[in-house]
Amino acid sequence: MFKTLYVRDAFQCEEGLEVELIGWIRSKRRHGKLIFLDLRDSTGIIQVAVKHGVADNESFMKALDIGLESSVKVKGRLKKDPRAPGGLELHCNHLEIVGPSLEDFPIKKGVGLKFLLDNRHLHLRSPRVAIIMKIRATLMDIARRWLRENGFVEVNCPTFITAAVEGGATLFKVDYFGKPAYLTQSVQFYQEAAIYSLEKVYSLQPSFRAELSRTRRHLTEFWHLEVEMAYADLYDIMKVIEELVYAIVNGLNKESEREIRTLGRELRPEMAEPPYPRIRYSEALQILQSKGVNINWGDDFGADEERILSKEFSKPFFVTHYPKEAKAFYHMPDPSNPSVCLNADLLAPGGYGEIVGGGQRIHDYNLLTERIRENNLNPEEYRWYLDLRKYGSVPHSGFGLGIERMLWWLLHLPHIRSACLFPRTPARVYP
RNA sequence: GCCGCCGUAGCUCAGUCUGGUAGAGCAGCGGGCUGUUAACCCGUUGGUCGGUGGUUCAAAUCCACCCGGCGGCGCCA
Repeated sequence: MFKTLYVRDAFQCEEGLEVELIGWIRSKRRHGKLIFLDLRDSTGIIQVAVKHGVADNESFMKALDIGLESSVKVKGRLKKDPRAPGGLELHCNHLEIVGPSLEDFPIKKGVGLKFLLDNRHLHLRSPRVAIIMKIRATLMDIARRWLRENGFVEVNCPTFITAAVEGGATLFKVDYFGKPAYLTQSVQFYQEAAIYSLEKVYSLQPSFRAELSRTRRHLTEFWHLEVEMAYADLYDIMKVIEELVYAIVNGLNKESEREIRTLGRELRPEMAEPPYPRIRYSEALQILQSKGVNINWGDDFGADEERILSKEFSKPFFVTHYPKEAKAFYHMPDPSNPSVCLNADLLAPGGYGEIVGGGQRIHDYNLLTERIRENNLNPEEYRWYLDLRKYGSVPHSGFGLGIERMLWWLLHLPHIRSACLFPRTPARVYP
């Protein structure tokens, strides 16, 4: 049963070679005494021609009746034929059913979006989903490699937490042996603890947001790449962000070129080559006002504003120095202008919006306490977080990058859902 | 949470404005076909029109409420 030959390998074989392939029947076309089967496996699709007289009679009868998505083992000779997709087909002389389809496969031509999502467990057999998942795996692998090569240590942080990372964001509440607990929406605070041991850390794990955000760029559960770095200021961390993003784009272009091309996309690494344009919030405001947008100092940028701004750039770009009221309490105020903070959001060009959010954190105990109070939060609930500033506190910075957002942008996916095997949105927690 | 759209056969939809006993394509099932490309040809089964209530001689159609979904906003990655 051990599988040694994959569909992709078959296309490299010499014509006339007798081979055995195992896979699933993606489609079937019957022409009386000739049956075409499209055999799919994890590497590709090959057409199998089952001809009466070439295949043994029992195999032919099985092929006649076989249901779509049945698993089969087929033996036969490889034959070049310009009429076959890919120019090669298998002339079957024997067919065995490994696992039949007990009912009609529900996913047929013409099914709609809702039906596909309700049947995601079956839909993910489609080659397009498989390709996106391969690219996703490669993206994560490239990011891990780059971080490791640059001295970052991967840490794994808890999913159950007791308090919010940011005051306003919505947390999923869970019952923790009768006590309230929440699902993490960011591991930032835990990483801030870890830098006092490991200095440069990162994690790659899910974050949860209980926001009723019905847009094509939101999930309730998403994979979050977060980085935290001791002795790093805003400019140090922006350098890390742009080099990491470039490493991902450049790496995917090399390692996933075939998959990306199959999706009809092309990555041009020079479009993500550092340095990225850096504009301050105040400059962004001027750009928007010059375009006739009615926006005043202190207002946060909405989706419309981000879209307008992103049209001004062909590369990802940073927006920095937001008014402190627009950002969470832990952001470091700019010493030369304390009304703004040392934060950096990375926005993708083309209206794809925020991919990375981060900046420098407050490392002074008294200042952090003050900012917590100013945000009407209770310092007692942030006791361990404040504790970090009591013992050898150092300047530090970090950021979070959304894996699915990155894929959405780079692959121009219609919806961020397409970047997940089983997407979780406000309306969907099944299958 | 706010705004808009949608819900009719297994699937994709028409029919709703202008009320009058439910339609198409695909899938399925039966038959045919040795070069298809999610094949094609002939025949055929299949419906609690999202739910509840109301108006009416009569409701898929008009009204109210509810449920579910999609998209956008806010929020964010």
